[in-house]
Amino acid sequence: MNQSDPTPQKTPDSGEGNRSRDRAATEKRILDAAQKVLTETGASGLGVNALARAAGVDKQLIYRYYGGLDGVLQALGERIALWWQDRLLDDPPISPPATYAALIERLALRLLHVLRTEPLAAQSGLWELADTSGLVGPLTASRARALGEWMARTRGSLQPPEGVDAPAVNAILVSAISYMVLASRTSPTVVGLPLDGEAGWARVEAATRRLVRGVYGA
Amino acid sequence: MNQSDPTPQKTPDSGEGNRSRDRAATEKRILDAAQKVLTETGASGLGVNALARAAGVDKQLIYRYYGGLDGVLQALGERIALWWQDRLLDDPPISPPATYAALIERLALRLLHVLRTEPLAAQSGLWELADTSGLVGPLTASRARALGEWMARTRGSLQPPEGVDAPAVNAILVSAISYMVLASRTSPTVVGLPLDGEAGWARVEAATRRLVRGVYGA
DNA sequence: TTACTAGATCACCAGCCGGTGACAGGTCAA
DNA sequence: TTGACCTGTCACCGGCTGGTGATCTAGTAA
Repeated sequence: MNQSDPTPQKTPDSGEGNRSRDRAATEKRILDAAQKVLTETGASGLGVNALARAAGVDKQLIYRYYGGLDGVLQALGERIALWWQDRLLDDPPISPPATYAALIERLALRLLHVLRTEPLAAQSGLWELADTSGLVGPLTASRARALGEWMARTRGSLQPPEGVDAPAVNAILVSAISYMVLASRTSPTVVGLPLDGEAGWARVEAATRRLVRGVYGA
Repeated sequence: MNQSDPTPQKTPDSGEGNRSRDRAATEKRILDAAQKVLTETGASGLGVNALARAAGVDKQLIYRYYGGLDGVLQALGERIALWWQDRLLDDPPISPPATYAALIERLALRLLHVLRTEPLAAQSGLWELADTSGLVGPLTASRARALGEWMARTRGSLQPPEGVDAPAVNAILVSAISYMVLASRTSPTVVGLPLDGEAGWARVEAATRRLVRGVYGA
């Protein structure tokens, strides 16, 4: 142990009184930085050192406050779960749709809008797909739950037509929308459809409407 | 500085005549290992060292034969592209469908089957989504092209009904199938639909058929 | 003033990473 | 035999990673 340390010049408090000495604020900085790194750099590239650097915080604090990277991810998962509830439930609760078809149409278009405008939403979706290590299981569940609650509160007493497997059909629609938004982030065309401009998305919306009305009736 | 190396005992060729001294075979081992690592460990965790270890090959050979990791990925991309063409084009070329709806139905179900049974296909799809760094652009393009060629060869002179945006509708269907297969690999239920058994997939197939017939006519 | 606590920082470690240069041994043509 | 060439192997480098123990310091209560 010969650390010796030849340069004890301690820069004796040279200005920079940044250390805020506020645990709650520090925890928030860490969480915010994790979110930012995830949405900007992707799942890889999120390590303890990188996170500490991005947050402008000593990495020791990550261990102290969250017990490590896993704890940070878990806390971030809870935050995202809450966020999803807000986004879907705080929808304008007006004008219940007249038909089941209209209900699903609205759900689909709303989901498309949220995914397209909120990078975090799309990113967390991708995160779920890539998973490995099941850290994000609760996150998936919470989004499904939020969608379900939105349905329950908006549908009133509407019922799907007889003989149609509504859960399966709806799952297909939601899946398609999720995939297209994700894919459009890395590729200008998705399955041959140009999705780098508003025109492409308008076509998606129209086609979605058509599909919905095709199965659930006009 | 002080490498000294106290144990120069060179194990003078102690059996182990494994070095195959066959460049083509070594290149194949590297490519196979890259594919395996990608499908099993995911995009992260694929580094030069890990790859060399998995392939049982000195990493120097990766640099020599492929110029680095990028070269390996590029070569792998070409391999996967060829693979896609085989899988889709070598479909039983029999019995042209009678209607456009039947054509799309077949395309969708075939895609679902290929994705479900070939882990590499699903994995490469996910890889495209996660991208970052555009290494896999050509890969995406090649799949889209393979799908297009399959369509062209199978459709004959079938045309979609007037007034339906067929490219958009088809893109939605393909996207949905891709997403569900991907998501089912990490979660037992997708958007509330249980996809951990054959029953769930049967529902997806039935719902797909219904959607197709709903837009393109019975 | 003093003693104490909790927040923040520092110093350091073992280990892995991507990447390079040098070398050993086989193969084949001249 | 000689020498060029090719395949495979090894040692090494700087830099970064995850993780830990010790220390510093602002604020507070006695």
